[in-house]
Amino acid sequence: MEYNFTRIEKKWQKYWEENKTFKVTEDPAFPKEKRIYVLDMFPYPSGSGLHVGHPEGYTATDIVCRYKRMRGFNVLHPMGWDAFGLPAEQYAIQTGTHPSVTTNHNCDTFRRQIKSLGLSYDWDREINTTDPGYYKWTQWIFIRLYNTWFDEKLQKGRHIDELEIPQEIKVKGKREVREYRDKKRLAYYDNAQVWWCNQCKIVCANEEILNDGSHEKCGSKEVERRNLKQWMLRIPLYAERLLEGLDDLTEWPESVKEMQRNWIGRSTGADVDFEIDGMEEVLKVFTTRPDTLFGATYMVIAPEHELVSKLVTDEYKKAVKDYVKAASLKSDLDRTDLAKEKTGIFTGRYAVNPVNGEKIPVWVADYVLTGYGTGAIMAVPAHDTRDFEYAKKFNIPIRPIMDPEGADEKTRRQVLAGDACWTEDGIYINSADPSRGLDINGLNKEAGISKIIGWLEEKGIGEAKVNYKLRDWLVSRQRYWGEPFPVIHWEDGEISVLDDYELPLKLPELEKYQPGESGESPLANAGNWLKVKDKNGRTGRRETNTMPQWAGSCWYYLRFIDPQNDREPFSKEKEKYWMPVDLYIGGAEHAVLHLLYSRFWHKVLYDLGIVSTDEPYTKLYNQGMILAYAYETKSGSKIPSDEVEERDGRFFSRVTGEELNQIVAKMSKTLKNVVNPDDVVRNYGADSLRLYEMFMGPLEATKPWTESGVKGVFGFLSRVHKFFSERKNITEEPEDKDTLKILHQTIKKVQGDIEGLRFNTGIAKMMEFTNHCIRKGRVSRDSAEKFIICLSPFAPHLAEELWELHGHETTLAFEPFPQYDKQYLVEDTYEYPVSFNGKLRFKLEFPLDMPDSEIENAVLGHESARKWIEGKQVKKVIVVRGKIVNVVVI
RNA sequence: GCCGAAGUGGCGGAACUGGUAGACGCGCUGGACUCAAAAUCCAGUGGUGGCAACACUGUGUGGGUUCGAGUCCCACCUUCGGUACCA
Repeated sequence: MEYNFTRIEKKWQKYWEENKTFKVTEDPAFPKEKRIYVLDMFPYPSGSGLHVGHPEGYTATDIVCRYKRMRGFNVLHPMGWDAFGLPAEQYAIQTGTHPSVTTNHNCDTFRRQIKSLGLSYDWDREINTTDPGYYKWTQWIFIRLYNTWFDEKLQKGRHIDELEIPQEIKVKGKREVREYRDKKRLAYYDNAQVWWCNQCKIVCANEEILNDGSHEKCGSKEVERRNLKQWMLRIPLYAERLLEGLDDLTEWPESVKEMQRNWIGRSTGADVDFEIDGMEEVLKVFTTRPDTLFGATYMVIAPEHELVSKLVTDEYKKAVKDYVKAASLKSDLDRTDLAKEKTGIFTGRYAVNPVNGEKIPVWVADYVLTGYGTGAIMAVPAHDTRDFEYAKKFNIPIRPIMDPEGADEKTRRQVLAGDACWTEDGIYINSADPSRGLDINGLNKEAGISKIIGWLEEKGIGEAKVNYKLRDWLVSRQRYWGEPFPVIHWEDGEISVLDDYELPLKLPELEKYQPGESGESPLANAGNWLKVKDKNGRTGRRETNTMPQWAGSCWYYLRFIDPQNDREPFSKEKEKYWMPVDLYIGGAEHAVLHLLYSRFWHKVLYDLGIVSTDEPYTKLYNQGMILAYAYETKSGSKIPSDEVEERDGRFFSRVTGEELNQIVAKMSKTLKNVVNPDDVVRNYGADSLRLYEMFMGPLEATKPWTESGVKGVFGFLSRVHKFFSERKNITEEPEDKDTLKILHQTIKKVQGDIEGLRFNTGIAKMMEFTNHCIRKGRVSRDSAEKFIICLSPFAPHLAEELWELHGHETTLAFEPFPQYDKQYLVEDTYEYPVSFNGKLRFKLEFPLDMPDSEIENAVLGHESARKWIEGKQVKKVIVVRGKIVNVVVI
């Protein structure tokens, strides 16, 4: 019988859909440990349709889900669309088509394509972030963020009504109370230095600006800094919780956790106040090395620091002003490009070193950043590489205050002479001022730091401080196609959020989607939508910014739990039933941002009692990227694949005849190496596509697509179909011992590999089993059916078809997964590899229960051994039961 | 520079806590079927030497630990991903 995969796949997809095979309910009959929530990172439905990279993760989770169902689990496995985003809006600007039209069209394409892969989603739970029924709750969560403050003592978010207002604020009046609260809210509206992309006419988050100074989304380098009123979230308040939480995420990849730790960037040190000589001002710095205060020989403040203009003396005014101006025009790219050569300028002013009263010059330099710490540093060139470089360049004194420990003599001499920088531990020298009661000479770093901090705190000029790299999160965008903020700006300057009953605040229909030149969102053109009036006649204007794409994806896993609920984002009972997500699979590119933002929102919701778990995702796994072969000339220029010709395993340009190198690259339109899943499904079937993606290599690895690889697994499935569908191959007689052995090995392997997400080796084992059966030409009905069940999570259509051919009338989706039986796996004998001095020479078969000493005698007495022992002395014989025999001869 | 991941046949990749390196698949070679091709099936396939049995060699490089190292330790090289003066 022909393997008509198209007919088979259509038939079973229809069956699953009509019977709602994979619809799931919160059935109380399943105890908590028999429920599993398996989630894919939902896609952005782009206009170009599904990419072969998408089905990789989707197939992996699908296999786990199908397997778990057969293990008696209640499985939540949903899919949806992260559908807000720029492309639909840009298309609207060009053509006037409403973004929702484009979006729906793209979703339809994605849905059709995903359905053609036979993934066992519960489609009744499909969600779409652009659906007002969905974004109503995104707005609802924003209101919660706005109404939450972070209690540092309890390390917990609490409702703003629970914020105690200090008496001295209360007496000042309503306005001051409001301001006090606004300063505490997790969401706030304020001026922010933001990146502005001139091409997109949009504010971008810091992280959307790439290293080369271009905007991630559009590639344009026309980005600049602007000061604009924006919505921000105080995520740094949760830094400690987000950091500590990582330790409990034992089923997350260490690499992802490490990246998040670095991103959060916790560092401990102290804030220290420096008085400015001849002024009332105090310059506060953050340092991780307060112990090196005696080595501070100058200070640096960032060009954007508010004290710059106050500090600078008349003599230096012009030069400093010019420098600050120049720095402001530099993009971060320029600043880092010039990293090798630091720039800066003296302000004419001196600060007083609190540990010894010494006057040290204050400089302005752009290697100090405004956004980190206090935007000012004390510079200790002898013990900080950046300061060292700078001091060298500007001839600032370098004063060593630490005798290097563990350094070689040469380095030590250089350090002590101020010719080298030492950042490691050592013993303090020159670090005492008896008149101030401070002496750390002779101590090492750890002791020095704590002693100095103690001294600073006692004197009231400094305190221990923890700093994070993590910054406030900018959450507004000047776009139409995003969630509108449920916010009103009143004429008197008050800001208020909508009441829950007013949600969703729907996007208004617009005539044009062009952003305003001034940087205003297209919503500024929304006419009546903008205008509001309260019951006292006060007028207000709606917020015209919208939320970024992160917003919808920050909490979608919660909506899947109860997607049609219109009274609440999800029911508490259902949330308790399913959460947390047991397995979350997606691309590594979301290692930091999406996962960090999402964890942040989740923790806030947890603090407010809205969700029952502290963390959203128990196990995280990153799938690797699927790449494709591409070709380049010897000089490195890329050649589109359709201009390449293969001859004898070498590659040539059809145009120039030049020999080309085969490389592995991302699929791209310009390289013409994009593989379309639709084509693969049409030519080989969804089961082949699924199986190939899993067989290519480890799930987390980056690997190149090859057509011949698909053909390989297609051949396997064809052989499976042919062999197991032919009645003459299936016997009713008892199974042979050797077949039972490989069958049970296969069951064991497949089971273990699904649980460990190592699909490639499980598939290899199933191939071995099939090859074995074909070679034998017969297999028992029982073995065949067990094998079909093993195969079914991977190639569900074919498995269902074979299951039916074997006389079953219902889906195999809930058939119990076979148990492997140890008795078929244990061996009586083992073929021992016998090696001499570690080199394998021959093999001998012995019973597994044969004692070591007998094996030893048998080996040494064997005629094959004679050759290797002759003329030598047997020093030792190592027998590892069931593994190896090694004879040591000299 | 720093952080992370990884280097195994012609290619994708196997190898459990140190115990037969190269499972499985692709490709290639030979054979069967065919007028022929495709498809399919059978056999072989790390390299070198040999008619062969077999021997030598072989997991990025150089050392080390061990009876035994792809696996552990030290140093280095290369590739990929992330990040950018974080005080």
